[in-house]
Amino acid sequence: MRWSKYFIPTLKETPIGAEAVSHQLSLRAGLVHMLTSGVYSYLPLGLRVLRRIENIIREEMNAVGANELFLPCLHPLDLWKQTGRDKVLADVMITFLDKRKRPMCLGPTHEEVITNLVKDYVQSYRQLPVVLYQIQTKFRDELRTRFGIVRACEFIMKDAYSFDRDQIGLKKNYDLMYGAYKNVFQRCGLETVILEADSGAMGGDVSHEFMVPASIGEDLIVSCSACGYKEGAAEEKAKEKPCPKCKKKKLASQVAIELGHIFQLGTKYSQAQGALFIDEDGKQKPIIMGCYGIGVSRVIAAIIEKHNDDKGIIWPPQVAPFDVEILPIQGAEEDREIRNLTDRCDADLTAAGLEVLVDDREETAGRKFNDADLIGIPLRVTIGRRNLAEGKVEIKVRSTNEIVLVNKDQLAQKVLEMTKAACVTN
RNA sequence: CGGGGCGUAGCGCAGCUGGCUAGCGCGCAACGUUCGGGACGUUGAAGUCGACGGUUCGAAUCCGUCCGCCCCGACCA
Repeated sequence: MRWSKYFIPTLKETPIGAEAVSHQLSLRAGLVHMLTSGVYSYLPLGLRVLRRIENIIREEMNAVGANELFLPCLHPLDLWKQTGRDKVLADVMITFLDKRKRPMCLGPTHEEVITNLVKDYVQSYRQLPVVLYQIQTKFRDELRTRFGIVRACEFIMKDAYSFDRDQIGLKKNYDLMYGAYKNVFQRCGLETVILEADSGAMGGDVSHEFMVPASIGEDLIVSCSACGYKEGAAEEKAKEKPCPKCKKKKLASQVAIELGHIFQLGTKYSQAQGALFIDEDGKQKPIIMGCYGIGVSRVIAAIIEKHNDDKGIIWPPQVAPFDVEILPIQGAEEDREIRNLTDRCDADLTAAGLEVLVDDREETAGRKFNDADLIGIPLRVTIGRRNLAEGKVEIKVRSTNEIVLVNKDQLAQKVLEMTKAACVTN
């Protein structure tokens, strides 16, 4: 991909109003654009990151037997009345009357819709278990948005739902999801703290939150340095208390971003909506459900929050919008060698399956270097006269600042090696 | 929804105790010189000063109302 033909509107200065690092960098690196508070467009670079994260999620979901589908955003409010959640979620639901005067809403979540769907198709225990998921836009009319895409009114979520005939089946699927979630966040370059949590408006008994401690966040984790005890605190005061487990030390607190939440729902929705099946014993029973969410757009913010320096973003290789950026430096003279080498390297790496960005803009070297640091592609190949005079090309690792000089004939091969090594390490 | 901050060109800002043609930096366009860490010169384009109302001979500037954005809190799968 040629930068000159791609839409990467980087900003030199930090836009007013952006205080969180991830918010600043997502705007400056040309990942997202704000339409209004809590409503963001994803620009080409941001969309690439989003797609890579989505694909990691898809791989992990598919690996535990979940099937992808796609549910509507537009819901009749009557459906929500069946569970009473039209009232429970009234504060965040965007509701309106359509042209036929029917009360409608934009889906803030999809338990009702998926239960309605499964109810129509599943009648027998022989059809269970079923695990379905989607990656889709959710709408929540947040009174207070926060930190750019961390808390938005329109955001992208992966939501999965499991349907089982009994508690044992639910537990099994829940554990599978738990493991899949660990993999997803690990592959995204994030270290998560997993906590048992309240089920809140979702209902159900058991639930776990996947949190990433960061310098911003809406949740508070308190932990004990003596015994490792951790919990999510509902209030600031919790940290002043001694550890409830070992009683030795006071708890230390840390804000965190909640990226995932999984729930054992039980029969709350199936009961209310009549999603029943005939079990082996001939009796009619409500399907046992679980639900599993990941704030996909929020994952982007968390990754930036954890992977940056004063110059910009440092993408973990697995989620980077491109694998390598080639940066040819324009010489005063028309330099055919630089151009040819750039084209060849681009072609070879693309053929080998890498996503390659070539900064072919007619800009000074300094500007290209700064933009490269800002958008944070893992590897940067600089092709310029200085090193080329000795037949060498420079490869720089964004995360470590390590610089490798290679023979120009071994360039593509070396980049491939380094890319592979980086992905294995992470 | 309570508290605080902000709103002037695409971006970042100055001007604001009322006064002349609204300015600076970046960016943008053209030409020339540059070219390994945000180069330089010359010329140029770009503004409902967030909106509406009021005070006044005169409002970006003072007063009122509203709108928008950000932060803290409350709230929140």
